[in-house]
Amino acid sequence: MKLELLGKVHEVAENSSVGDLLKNIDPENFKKYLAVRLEDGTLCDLFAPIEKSQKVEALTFQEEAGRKVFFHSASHLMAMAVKKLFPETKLAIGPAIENGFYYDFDREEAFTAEDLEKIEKEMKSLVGKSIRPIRFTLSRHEAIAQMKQAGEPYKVELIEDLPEDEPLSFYQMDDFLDLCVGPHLPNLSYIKAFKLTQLAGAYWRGSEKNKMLRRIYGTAYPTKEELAAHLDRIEDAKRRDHNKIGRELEYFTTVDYIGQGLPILLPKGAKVIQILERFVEDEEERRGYQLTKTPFMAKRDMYKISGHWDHYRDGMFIMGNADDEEAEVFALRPMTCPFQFQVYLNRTRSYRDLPMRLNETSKLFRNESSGEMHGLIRVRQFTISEGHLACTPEQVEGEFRGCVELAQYFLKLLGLDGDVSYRFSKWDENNKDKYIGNPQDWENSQNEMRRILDDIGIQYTEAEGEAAFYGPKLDIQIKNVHGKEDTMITVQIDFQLAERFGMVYTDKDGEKKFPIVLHRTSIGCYERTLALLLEKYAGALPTWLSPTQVRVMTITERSDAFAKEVEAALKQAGLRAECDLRNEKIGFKVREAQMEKIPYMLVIGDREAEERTVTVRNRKGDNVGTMPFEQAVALVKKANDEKVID
RNA sequence: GCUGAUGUAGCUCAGGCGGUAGAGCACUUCCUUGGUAAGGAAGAGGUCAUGGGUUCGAGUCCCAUCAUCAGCUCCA
Repeated sequence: MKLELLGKVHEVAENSSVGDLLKNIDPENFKKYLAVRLEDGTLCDLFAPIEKSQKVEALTFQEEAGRKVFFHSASHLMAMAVKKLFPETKLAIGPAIENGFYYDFDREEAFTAEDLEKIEKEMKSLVGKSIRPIRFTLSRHEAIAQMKQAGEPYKVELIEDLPEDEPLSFYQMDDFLDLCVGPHLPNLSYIKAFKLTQLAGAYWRGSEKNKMLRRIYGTAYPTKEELAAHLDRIEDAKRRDHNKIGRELEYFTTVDYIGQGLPILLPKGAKVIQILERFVEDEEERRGYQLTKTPFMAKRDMYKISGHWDHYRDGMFIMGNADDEEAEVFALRPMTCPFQFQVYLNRTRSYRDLPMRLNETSKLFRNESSGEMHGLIRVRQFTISEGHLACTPEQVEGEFRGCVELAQYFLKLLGLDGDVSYRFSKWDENNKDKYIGNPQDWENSQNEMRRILDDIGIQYTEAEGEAAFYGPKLDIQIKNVHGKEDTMITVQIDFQLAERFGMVYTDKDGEKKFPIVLHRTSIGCYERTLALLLEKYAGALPTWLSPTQVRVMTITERSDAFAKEVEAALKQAGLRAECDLRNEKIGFKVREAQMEKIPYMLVIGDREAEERTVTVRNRKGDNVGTMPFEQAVALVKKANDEKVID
């Protein structure tokens, strides 16, 4: 039998393993190899016998697949420790995730921080035992019997849901047995460094209808240094958390008696959002959008037409008794669509009116469940650049493309274009109640959208069950510092609501037709976008977005008058400037401005005041130079006008 | 909504086993200093998240509520 490995073909005995081969050809690096990828892409243990000649790949911690094996074994190691310390615990599942692993357990009592320490200690002692995971397979029947005997109801449930004919693989690690497809490390002693990072609850099989299990998250590395570096990276990310720096730098705050998800935007946060809103409205006007201003609420009658009453009621704030059919009941708007449609409906429309592009800087209200709020990223009242485009079928592709281009234009300006991914969000065929319209319409609109996406040529992933209730979406996704992904921008194709609202146009042929409606945001929700910007720039927003762009500071009172003059010149140029005339040491003033992430500092002493110059420093602390003050004003003005990412 | 943690001055945190609140930084005033981070003096700041309960007495113990954080679920 021949195995091709590391670029060479080796003659080996029948059924020998890659591990055996590596021991011969690369003995000094042998311990680096964790598992094997076969020619057909399947993974197996390092010492699994290979059945036929083929090209194989030995996976190390450097490859994602190798890391996953490492994390997965670490997860089992943790489960072993838990079972040793708390034998009554029932096992659910324990997969590898992006930067570590978790295992879900069912146990009456919650684990405590002290328990985690105990578990880590037990894991250490297990690592010392040099346990070699042993794989074997059982028939479905035997497997169920085995797991029933072991008292593992979740495992039994898992097996019952697996295909009938598949033999089930198990791993024996010391006295610990687990149902598992593998592969696993050749030896648990490879797991030299690990840390249990957090405790959490998680629903069995991800459904809130099921029991909540106890989840323990952890991470593991081959060396202590790599683990320490990883933990440092996490700490670093947390320092960028908008929820921390946004409060520290006074962009926003919350008040317990106002309520969850209702942040107060402080002057700095409000300023950034104002800059963005004005900019977006102006840019959209240039691109043929018409601004609307529509009500924040409507009677229930409207939501019945739009479908919100039946499909989105839980997400709305309702005023009045919703159960009383006679009463006048209002609800705050969770979306702008039905309101903006009224603009279209204001008079008869012809194909000549299309495409009609409407935009609105819109306040929306959504009654999110209490545990879902997060800083400025997930709130109950937010402001979104929302727009609706009514167009003919021929215009859909061009208009859709225009929406995507506009979104990409804003992303690039914000410097976030490299941080997003695209998701094609489809409906869930098995959960039709969540949506309006018939399957054929959904099929058509999804195919149309996929065709356009492929035409535009953007890379995207597909996601079932993520569509809006009225149509499929292109979602532009972004991750926060904790690695949690959220939708930033969305463009949707809607073949349904026009008909519901009786929106028609007279076509060239004199026929009445329903327009296709695109729902879109261009920059997303301003609060969320601000949060992402704060995280992206660790609070040091690009000059054009900084609430304060320049601070003029003096060394002695003798230069105060000139400083005020410079400040006035900056303001005259349309820049956001302020003076720091306090009687403080200049080093202290500079440092304070740096901590506030102010982009430019203009320092003025006797010499500068006499020469009518300023010494310019940027927020990194670099001395940009001493120059006539007009030149300094022009310098900042340039950074502002060119919207440079600095 | 669920699981868990947390809540003391603007911020970061101390406050054994219940006896009416403390530090550093920040803030205010004055003095001093004056070119790259905090020199001196004085002062002001707290219904200890809120509401109940136990107790002669609660920041401390118990219960409930609210908020904040992480995760799950859900979503822009």
